[in-house]
Amino acid sequence: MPELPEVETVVKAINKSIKSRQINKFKIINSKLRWTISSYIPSKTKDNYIKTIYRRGKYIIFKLDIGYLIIHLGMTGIIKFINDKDLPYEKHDHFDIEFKDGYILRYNDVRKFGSVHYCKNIDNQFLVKKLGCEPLDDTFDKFYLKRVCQKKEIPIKNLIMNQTIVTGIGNIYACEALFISEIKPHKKSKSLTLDNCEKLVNAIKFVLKKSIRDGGTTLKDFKSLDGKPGYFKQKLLVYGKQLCGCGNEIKILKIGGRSSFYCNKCQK
DNA sequence: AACGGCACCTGGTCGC
DNA sequence: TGCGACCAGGTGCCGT
Repeated sequence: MPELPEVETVVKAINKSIKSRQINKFKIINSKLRWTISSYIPSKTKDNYIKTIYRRGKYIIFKLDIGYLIIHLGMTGIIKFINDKDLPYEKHDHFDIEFKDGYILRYNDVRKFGSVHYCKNIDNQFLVKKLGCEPLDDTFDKFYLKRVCQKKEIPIKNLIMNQTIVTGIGNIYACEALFISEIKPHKKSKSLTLDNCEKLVNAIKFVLKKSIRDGGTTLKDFKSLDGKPGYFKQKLLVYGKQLCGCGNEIKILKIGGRSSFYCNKCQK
């Protein structure tokens, strides 16, 4: 589900909502997620203060007094903000982070593709350490993209969705950015010119920033903490569309098993 | 080393 | 109304 803008929206909302920053307890409700929730998380996190909450790629990271708590929302992960301790659990609730003042962050995940991990050192964390550069950082520029495209036979869409190269871009924003930069999703990475790379980098930054401003994209499951959907969906140009702005029919192509929407006329 | 495809899950929708 | 097929925003891992 959530790509960078949705995760960014959730992180902002958590930062705004949480008043008490001391964890009372971490409660496991259903440990079965992408990785089984470690039974030692409750004892490791108990009474810890949360120093900061930030995003890295599609991961939400809580920096604690000692160590880090790392959450991934998978496809259908939702964080609910609850102020009633006795609110009954719902189907697919997986864990609670309960604070000293009684407020609770409750994680719910229908498809169980999400995860939560605890680690001492974030630089060694097996998932986070593999991540490539942040697309909104200055290090992600046309020269970087050109360099990583070199000699790559894979479609450019696969490349920008590869989290070890650049992190946070998923299927929706890959389609949108390729449309804006007028590049076909299945174009071979190595055939991109420096000019193509510049357009694509700019398009990625543009579409991500724009979506963050609108609170992310809601297709089906995504909601921010307050239950509000994101409004970016209304601004999608190709994803899920049937007709391009130019009047041409939008084509759908399976690339790497994912539906790729593009305009045969506008994208070269 | 690089790449394609599968697996992990649940639920919604569509056609018969 | 029921049932099977197919679809969904992610990604680690396996075989080639």
